[in-house]
Amino acid sequence: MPKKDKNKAQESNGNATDSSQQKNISLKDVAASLKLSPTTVSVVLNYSPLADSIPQETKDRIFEAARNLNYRPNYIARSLRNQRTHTIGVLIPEMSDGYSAAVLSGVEEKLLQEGYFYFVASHHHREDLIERNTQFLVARCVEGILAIDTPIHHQSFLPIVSISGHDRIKGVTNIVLNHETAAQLAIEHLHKLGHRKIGVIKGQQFSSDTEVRLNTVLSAAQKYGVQIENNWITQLIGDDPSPETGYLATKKLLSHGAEFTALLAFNDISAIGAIRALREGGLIVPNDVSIIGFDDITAAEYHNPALTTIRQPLKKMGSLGAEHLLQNIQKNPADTLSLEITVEPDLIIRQSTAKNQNSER
Amino acid sequence: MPKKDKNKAQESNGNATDSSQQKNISLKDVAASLKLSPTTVSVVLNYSPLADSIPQETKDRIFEAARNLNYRPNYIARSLRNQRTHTIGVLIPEMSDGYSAAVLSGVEEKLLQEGYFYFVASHHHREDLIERNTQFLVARCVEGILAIDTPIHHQSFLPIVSISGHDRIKGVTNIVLNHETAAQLAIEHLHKLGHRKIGVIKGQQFSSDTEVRLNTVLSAAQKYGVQIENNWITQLIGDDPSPETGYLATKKLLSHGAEFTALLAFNDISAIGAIRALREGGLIVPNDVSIIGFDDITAAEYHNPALTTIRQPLKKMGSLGAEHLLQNIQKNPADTLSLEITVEPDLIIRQSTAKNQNSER
DNA sequence: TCGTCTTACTAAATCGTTTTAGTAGTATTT
DNA sequence: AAATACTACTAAAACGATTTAGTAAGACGA
Repeated sequence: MPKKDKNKAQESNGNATDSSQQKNISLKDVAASLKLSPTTVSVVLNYSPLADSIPQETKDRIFEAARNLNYRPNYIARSLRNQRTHTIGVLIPEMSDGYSAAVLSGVEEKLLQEGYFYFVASHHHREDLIERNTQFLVARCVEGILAIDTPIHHQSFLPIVSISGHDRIKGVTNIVLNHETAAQLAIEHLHKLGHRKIGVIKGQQFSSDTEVRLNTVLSAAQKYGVQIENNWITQLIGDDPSPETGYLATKKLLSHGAEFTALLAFNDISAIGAIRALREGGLIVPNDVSIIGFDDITAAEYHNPALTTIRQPLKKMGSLGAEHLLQNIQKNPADTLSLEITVEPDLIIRQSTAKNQNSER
Repeated sequence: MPKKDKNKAQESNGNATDSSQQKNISLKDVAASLKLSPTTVSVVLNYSPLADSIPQETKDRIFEAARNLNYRPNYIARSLRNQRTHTIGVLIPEMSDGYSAAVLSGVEEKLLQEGYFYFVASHHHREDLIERNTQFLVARCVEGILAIDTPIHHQSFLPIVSISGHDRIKGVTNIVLNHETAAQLAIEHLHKLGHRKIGVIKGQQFSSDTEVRLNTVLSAAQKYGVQIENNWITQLIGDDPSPETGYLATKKLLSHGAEFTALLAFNDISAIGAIRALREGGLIVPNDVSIIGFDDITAAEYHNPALTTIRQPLKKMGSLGAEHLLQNIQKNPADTLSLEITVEPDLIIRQSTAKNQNSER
C-alpha cells in the first residue's frame, strides 16, 4: 500500500505548480503527515527542553517534513498564545519632514535586528491625534511605544521611550541631545569668528526643543559675553515643514532693523529660509551675516552656501531609543526607572559662517 | 447578600488608582459580570444580525458593562479568528531619502483612514534583503504588499501593488508616472528656451526608473529636434543617497568637455550635485548651463538657485497605491487583473533654467 | 517480582475571540 | 390541542499555536 503514504499536502496540490498556490500548512498538518501529535512537532521545532527525550531520528523526520511542506508558524496564533507580538508603535509628528525619517531609519535597523516590526502613526502636532493614535497602537497590542518629537503627558502601563521629548514622566525613558553642549558649540564658534551680536530664530511653540534651545543659547551667550537683544529674537510660526516659516520669521526680524552680525536658526530648514530672506534684503551670507543651522539634514551640505550647523545624531538617537525600549520591554514594568540618555552634538563648519567683517556693528 | 454582586474587575483592583494599572478585561470577564454568555456579549458588541432577537434592555446593559470595565477587544485573538490582520507590508529602498518618506505619507493617510496599519522594511537596494523582508512580512500575516521603488520578480499569493516599479508581473498593480509626458515637459521647456544641445544624467543601474526615463527623454528629444550625443550622457554610480553621486557624474561629463547648454538630471538630488560640479568648473547656472531636476523634493524649491524640476505627485502615488491595494485585498485573488495606473507630472519652473545665451554652442 | 525511572510520546487546556448549532420557554397558528 | 414560530439566550467548536499534565512501554534496581 505505497499510495497511502502520500502526505496530505501533496494530495491537496493537484497540479504541481510553483509554491505560490497552496493553502497554508499548519502544525496539525505537519503532525498528521508524520502520524505524530502537534505537541511533539511543536516542541521539536521550537527546540524546547521538553524535546530532550525525543530521539534524534524523530527530530530529523520532523524537521524534514516541516521543510518539505514549507511549514511557516502562524505568527498570530503564536502571539495570542505567548502574549507577545514583537511589535512596537512609533509616534511621529510628520512622515515627510526628514527629521522623523532620519530617526526612523535608526529605529528600523535596530528593531529588525531583534526580530521586531513597528507601526508608525503620525499626528501632525495635533493633541487629539496623539491620543487617538496611542489608543490605536495599544489596541493593536504593541509591546511598547516610541515617541519621536512627540509630547507624552500621562504615564502608561506600556513601556515608553521618548526621543527629543521634554516631559519628564515617571517610567518614561528620554533620549535627548546635550543641549548645553550644542548651544555652546554654536556660540563658541561664532564668538571665535568675532561675532558679538547674535540674532536667534526660535522654534514653533509646539516643537519640543524650542524652549531648551533658546535657554541654553542664552546662557551660553552670557558665558561668552555675546549680546542677544530681545528684539533680535524671532519665532517660527505655523506648521509648514518648508523653509517658508524661517523666511517669514527672518523678514520680520529685518523689518525692524536688527543689527546682529550672525544668526542662529532653530534648524537647517529655517536657516535655508533665513538665507533667502537675507539675500532679498541685500545681505550676503556669510560676508554680511553668518548663519548657523541645526540638525545637519542632507540638504544642509548641498545648500548654497553650504550650511554650518550643529549636527544631531538622529539615526543613532533612533537606534538608541529602540534599544532602550526593547530593554524596558524585557524588564518588569515595576522596575523601569525614568532614565535620561544624552547624545552629543557636533559642530559642522561649512560656508555659511565667516569672520565678522563689520568693523562697526 | 449584596456583597456578592460586586463584579470581578472591581474586586481585582485593590486600590483605586488611575486606569493605567488593571489587567486586560476579556469578553469572558464582561460576560461573567453580567451573568450572560460570551456569545451574547460578542454578538451585541459587534452589532451582528444574530443580536436581532436580543431585547434592547439587555443590549444596553451589555454596552454599559463594556464601557465601565473599559473592555477592549483583543486584536490578536480577533485576527486569529477572523483571519484578517488589517496590516499591510511596505517595502522601500531607504527610509531617509525623502522619496520613500513622501510616498509613505500618502500611504499612511489612506491606510489609517481605513483602519489599517503597516509594517515598513527597507532593503537598501539589496536583492537578498528584498527577498528576506518579503518573507518576514508574509510571516507576519500582512494582507498585502506595497512595493515602493522596489523590483518585484515573482508573483505571489498576496495582493501586491508596486509604486514606480517597472516589472510587469501577473496580478501586480503598478502605479507609475506618465514618463512620456514628463520627458516631453522637460524637453519642450528647454527647447522653448532655445536649448538644442542637452546633456543627461542617467539614474543608477538599480533604480527602477532609470531605463524609461532615458528612453522617453531620447524620443522626446528626437521629436523636438534636440541633440543628445552619447557622450553627453553620464550615469549615477553607487547607492549614496546624497548629491555626491550627481556631483561626480557631472565632473566626469565636464572632464571630456561636453558642449551641451542644458543638463537634465535624473532627480533633484543629483541636480543639486551637478550644480556644484558646474560651479566648480566655472559654469554658472542658469546663465551658462540650464539644469532641470526631477521629483520636486522640498529641497528643490529652497535650493540656490531654486530648481526647475518635473514634479512627481509622490504623496498621491502613495495614497493611490494604498487604495488599490486595499481594493485588491477585498477582491477574490483570482480576478485581480494586472492594472497600470498612471499619474501625471507637472513642470515646475524656477531659477535653474534660462534662455540659452551661448550663441555659438 | 514489585516498584521506580526513563523514554517517547499524547490529550487536553489555554490564549480571546467569533460562529454554528442548539435549546428551553412562550406565543401564534391551524 | 398539536404543530409551528419566535424570543432570548447558551454550549461548543474553531482559528493555530504552546504548555501542562499525563500515559504506555520497556529498563533497571532491590
